[in-house]
Amino acid sequence: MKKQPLAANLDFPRPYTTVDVAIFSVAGDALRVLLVERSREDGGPFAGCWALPGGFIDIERDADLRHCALRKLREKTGLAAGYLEQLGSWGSATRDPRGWSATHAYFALLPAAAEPRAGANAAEVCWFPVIGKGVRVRLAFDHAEILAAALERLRNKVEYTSLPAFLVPKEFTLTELQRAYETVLGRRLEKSAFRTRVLATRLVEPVDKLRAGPNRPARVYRLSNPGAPVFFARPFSPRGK
Amino acid sequence: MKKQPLAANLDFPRPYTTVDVAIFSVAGDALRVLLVERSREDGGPFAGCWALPGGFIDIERDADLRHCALRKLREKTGLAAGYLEQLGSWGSATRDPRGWSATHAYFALLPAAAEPRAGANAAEVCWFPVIGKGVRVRLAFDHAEILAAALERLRNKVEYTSLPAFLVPKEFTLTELQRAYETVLGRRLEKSAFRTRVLATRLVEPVDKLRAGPNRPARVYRLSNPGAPVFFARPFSPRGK
DNA sequence: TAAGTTAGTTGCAGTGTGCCACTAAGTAGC
DNA sequence: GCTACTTAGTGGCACACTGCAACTAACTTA
Repeated sequence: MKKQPLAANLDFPRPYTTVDVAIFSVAGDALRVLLVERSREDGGPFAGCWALPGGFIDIERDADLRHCALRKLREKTGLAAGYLEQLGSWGSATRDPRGWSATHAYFALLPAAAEPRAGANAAEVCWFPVIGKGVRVRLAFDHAEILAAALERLRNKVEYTSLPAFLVPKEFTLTELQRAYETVLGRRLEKSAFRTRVLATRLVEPVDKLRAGPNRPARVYRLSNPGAPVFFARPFSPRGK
Repeated sequence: MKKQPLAANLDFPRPYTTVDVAIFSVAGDALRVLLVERSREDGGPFAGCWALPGGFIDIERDADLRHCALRKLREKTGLAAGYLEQLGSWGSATRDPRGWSATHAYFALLPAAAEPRAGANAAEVCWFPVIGKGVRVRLAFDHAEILAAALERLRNKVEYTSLPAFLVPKEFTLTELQRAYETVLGRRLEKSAFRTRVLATRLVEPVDKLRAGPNRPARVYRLSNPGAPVFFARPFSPRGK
């Protein structure tokens, strides 16, 4: 009988459990991710290394995993998430030198206009531009792998969902929305097909405003149903080509 | 300073950590999921209740989460998984009456021919037909929710991937493969479009055999690249209609 | 008034699906 | 051997949406 005596003894060793959040936003025409610098004083691993915001679950305060992720987000940015999705979990004996650990990873999208780091110890928090499958700095733990997975999921979903709508301000023009798509995807989209798709799905509705500028003003839109992403029938470019 | 002294003291309470696996296969033209009956003797919660196979991570034996899921699969079925994918994680203060717990959920697909429960305590293990978003029995913990999520993910992915190829034997006819798709989806597909799609993506390659029967024999195929699922350019029915 | 820039529309070809009809190849019954 | 039946597999056409490209619209600046 190798079975563990479940109720009789729950004191066998448990993994460390953390929650990490990859927080994205766009600035100019670059996608960027929020990173925190790990303390050099507390004696923890990867001191001074950049990492995804996150940390241990607080059993007293966090009702569930999602609340824990929202708390991490709030602590680092002082903002409510436009969008928060569970990404997956990473757990192994070796990812943390202190012992067997598992992290529950989330990714979040913030609107461009939002000014972050409002509520937190700002010196340790910084936006890094996303280049290819990650950032230029070395990340703590397996966070580079987690970030790469987040980017892959994000870029994949952008092909057939309205996720980039969470990266633009509440009111936006269709061109601005298209730019958000292109920033995430790293490639240009066809204006005509983009507009047809967006307008056909009732994703957005016009606001009675025009965005002035040095040329023809653009109609301003907002989300018809903020909070819920829309799924399109097909990806943008039929993957084959 | 509310910060936890990370390295100084790692002894703050940690959640229980488990791994659960939703194991699917097809029998006849029904989709079914493998469940285990929880012990009535060990004093654990939900005694006698049906549950997804799973349990605590064994820090000594499991190198990482995926290995732990593979171990659960092996212990319950005696079989190697045709396909194993991480589904997500569920964690909260209330899902387990013993305290804060988090589970890492996976889902697995087994080929139809495989005879399960070979290596395990068979009396406690049983296939249940999937009806709608779950099974007819009440499940332990939040496993009904996890199973519903697994079914949603599976049915969603079937629309644009070759996942059902992991539900048929190594060699199969195109009609058999199409039946597997239809069984998971719960609706009929167009023969012509199905064959065009499958043959256009080099998902399968013909074996030099014919499947005899009381009518015209069918050509036998196998996967060109077993192990890796194929992604199609579009879902089967453009979701709008 | 002309040039430049961005907003937004229109038309057309290509691609893959949904639908339906058709042919192909075997068995079973007479 | 012929016919009926069943399943395998193919071909044609309409529809929907994308990709591409050319066009018009509206505003600013020189």
